[in-house]
Amino acid sequence: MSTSTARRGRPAKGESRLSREAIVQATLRVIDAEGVAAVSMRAVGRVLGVDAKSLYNHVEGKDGLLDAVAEHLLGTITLPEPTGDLRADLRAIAHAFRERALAHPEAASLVLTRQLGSFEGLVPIEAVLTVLRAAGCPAEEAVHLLRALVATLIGSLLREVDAVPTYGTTDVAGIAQRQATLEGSGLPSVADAAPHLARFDAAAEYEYAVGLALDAVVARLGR
Amino acid sequence: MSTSTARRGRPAKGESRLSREAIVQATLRVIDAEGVAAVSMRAVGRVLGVDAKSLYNHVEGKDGLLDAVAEHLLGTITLPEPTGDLRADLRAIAHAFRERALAHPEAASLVLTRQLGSFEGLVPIEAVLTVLRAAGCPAEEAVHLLRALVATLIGSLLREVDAVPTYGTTDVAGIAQRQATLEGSGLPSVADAAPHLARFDAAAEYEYAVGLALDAVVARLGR
DNA sequence: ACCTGAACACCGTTCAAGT
DNA sequence: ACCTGAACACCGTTCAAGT
Repeated sequence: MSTSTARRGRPAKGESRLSREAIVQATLRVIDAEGVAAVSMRAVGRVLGVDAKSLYNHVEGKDGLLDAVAEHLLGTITLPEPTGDLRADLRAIAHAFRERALAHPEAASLVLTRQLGSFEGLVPIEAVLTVLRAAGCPAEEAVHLLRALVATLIGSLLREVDAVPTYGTTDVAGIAQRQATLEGSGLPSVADAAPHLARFDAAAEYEYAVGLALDAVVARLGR
Repeated sequence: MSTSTARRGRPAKGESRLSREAIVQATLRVIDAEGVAAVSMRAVGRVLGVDAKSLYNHVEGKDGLLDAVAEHLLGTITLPEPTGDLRADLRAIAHAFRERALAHPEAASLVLTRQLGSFEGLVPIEAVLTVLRAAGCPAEEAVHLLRALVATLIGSLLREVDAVPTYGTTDVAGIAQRQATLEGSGLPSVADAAPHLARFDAAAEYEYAVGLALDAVVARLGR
């Protein structure tokens, strides 16, 4: 009883169970269960049965860990085959992106927010550029259109991600209460539009924003 | 020397120097000097010469504090008078929003990212809706257009805010290096557009995205 | 009404020492 | 090559006790 079972150095038998991939998976488990805010080196280590400091052998600190999670998620996006129809192809990419971002809702802000310098971040960009170039768009304009499009997608999804938890689409009582607040705001146009502002159907709103942006792209490419 | 000068309870003379407003200002000073990541209750207390725990009398924890900062910034936006020209009026609002978001660059992510339930968050919304309604847009569609527009602005500014620190517009060596990386990515469209992807002029990109979105709005409102 | 001492249960990270 | 003990310098927050 007096001899401690605590060990020092690496485990005597078996290969080490730690790897970058395993660490990313463990982090995703923490995120899914308790949210990004609950991620800590200690919490991830706990999931793996390992000391927090061991993670530093595979990952560049907590920040590098969160980048790795975002890269993993974005890197596993399933992109559609282009059909040659500009509008349909861009829409399909937009939907694939939303699917990936929302696959782990608590991790979405990571995917949407982290500036990824890595290869994974370039994959969706390649897809959009390829479609635009195939439609005859010059490279320079394609880059501007790409950036405008991505901004709209990210802005939409970011709102969705932290609007939906509070804002249940079909929460009748919540809608009525928000509507009343908006009507009492003293802002005439807000009060006027209160019934519509009080509702939020995330999927429909995404569809609308994408459709609007694609209208503009199609128009600018001279149809 | 053996008697401590530490006090307990509130200061014996003068009114308390603590207030919600003073706390927000102090937080903004921390943010401007060292970034949002450096905000802590203790750091803000230090600026005010007060114990961190005193802040809890005026603010709902750290989260409430950051909300208060975002509200303060957005609440002091200067909105342009509408002229009756739909396109020009929406553009002017978009620029006022960018100015506010970038006034404290290190705090921008707060303004762009925090879901504000308060009155301050409604003020720019009122402005956009008023312009759209004046142009004859029905309330329901105005809300959809508003949301699509705001998504584009937020997505654009969010990228700008964390792209610009690394990405100096005129950093010739940096541009060349990024271009080389993109060309070596193995992604043909990315490689092809590398000279344009390697550059980023934030103001011009914002202008482009806003222009594209406004084209779509004008088209949808039937000119 | 407002501020603080004491206290609790956490953090990220470094580095030398182990195997 | 990889893991950990010891250690450092931090966190947010509660609550009772002071004035």
